[in-house]
Amino acid sequence: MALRQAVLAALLEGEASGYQLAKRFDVSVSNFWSATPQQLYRELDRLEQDGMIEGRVVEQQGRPNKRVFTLTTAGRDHLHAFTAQPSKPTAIRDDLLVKIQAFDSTDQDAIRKQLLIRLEQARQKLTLYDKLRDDLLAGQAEDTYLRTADRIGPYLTLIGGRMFEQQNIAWCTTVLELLDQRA
Amino acid sequence: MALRQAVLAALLEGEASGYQLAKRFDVSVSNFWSATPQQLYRELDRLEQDGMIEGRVVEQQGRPNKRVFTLTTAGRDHLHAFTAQPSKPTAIRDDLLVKIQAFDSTDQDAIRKQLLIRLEQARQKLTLYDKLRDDLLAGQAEDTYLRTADRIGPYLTLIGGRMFEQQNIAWCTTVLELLDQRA
DNA sequence: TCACACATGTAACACGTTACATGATTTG
DNA sequence: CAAATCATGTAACGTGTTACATGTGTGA
Repeated sequence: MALRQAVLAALLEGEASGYQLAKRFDVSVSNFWSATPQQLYRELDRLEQDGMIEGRVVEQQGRPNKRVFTLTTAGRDHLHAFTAQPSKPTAIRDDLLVKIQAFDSTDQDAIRKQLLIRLEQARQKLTLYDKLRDDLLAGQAEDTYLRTADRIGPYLTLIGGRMFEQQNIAWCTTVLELLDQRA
Repeated sequence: MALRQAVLAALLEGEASGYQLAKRFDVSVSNFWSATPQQLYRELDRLEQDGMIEGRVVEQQGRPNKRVFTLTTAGRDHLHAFTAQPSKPTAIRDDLLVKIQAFDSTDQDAIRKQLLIRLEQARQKLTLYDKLRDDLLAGQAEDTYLRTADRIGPYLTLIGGRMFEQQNIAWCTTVLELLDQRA
């Protein structure tokens, strides 16, 4: 049950509607917690019922109204308490790795293609993260940023995402080379 | 729905009981697909009903009998078809990263401790994977192994696991350093 | 005019987690 | 003598996924 806390943590960035949260999850939170829009809408309803967030309706012209949510004190307290608890090990679930485990019983060309796709996706994510990092730093050196920034949490997870994608690129490249050696 | 295929892929290593599969998932499969014993027992029942695996009871003395499962042709066919499908992006779910996203609203010493624990766990996993790799290679050079081995899938995912843990170690170390700079 | 972005939601189902239950044997 | 290992299972609950539904505004 950390979807709850991931939502609270995402709201530390500022108030958001379900739709906006879904985007936020898509671009940055998904490095460490993946969730679909439907999960978010459901969780937002529960969090509101439990008094961890507060929603207010923002009326818009031409667009559907939106419900925008803000953390309450109870929400912040809950998040604080959560972060002091011991962490569970990372749960990874990766389709492609299952296929590669079964590599020798597969259509090996199909696997190679999927590796190339994964490699390209990782490169694109890395480019995105580099851009986000530049935006966060806003021209400052890293150590200046770390000493002066209001919040460094999002920077630290971003660095994690970058390293993860770099590792992904390295792994895809290595496997493609090893497959060439095999053939 | 790739638990199903992860189980089939794990059975490529040879027949296993639910209990043995759980161990197999624990030591190696968990790099790319995590599952609890209860999930495995349930999935094995379904796979048997669907004719993808076949179970036979092995009687033992002093221990409870066990049901050992083997892939059927239908199971192999299903796995083969699955591997040709496009893959979904990796789903990561990591408690600790949620906490680090919220870092600035946390008990920061507690986070530091959790980072140290995670670092130690990653080091231990890396040691384990290095050992497993040595066992697989059995003294051969990598390129010899790749050309002559029956199955290279498990080797490729093992390499993935090793790289993942190396990256984990690097990330934990980096974050701990950045936190020192902040303080 | 077709697709995409905005914005939310329901319903059904599949999957994952946790707690509990049982009971013999081996290892420290 | 206690704890861990072997071995399986039920039940309840919580989370995650998929499909569908609705309707306006904007840009190619």
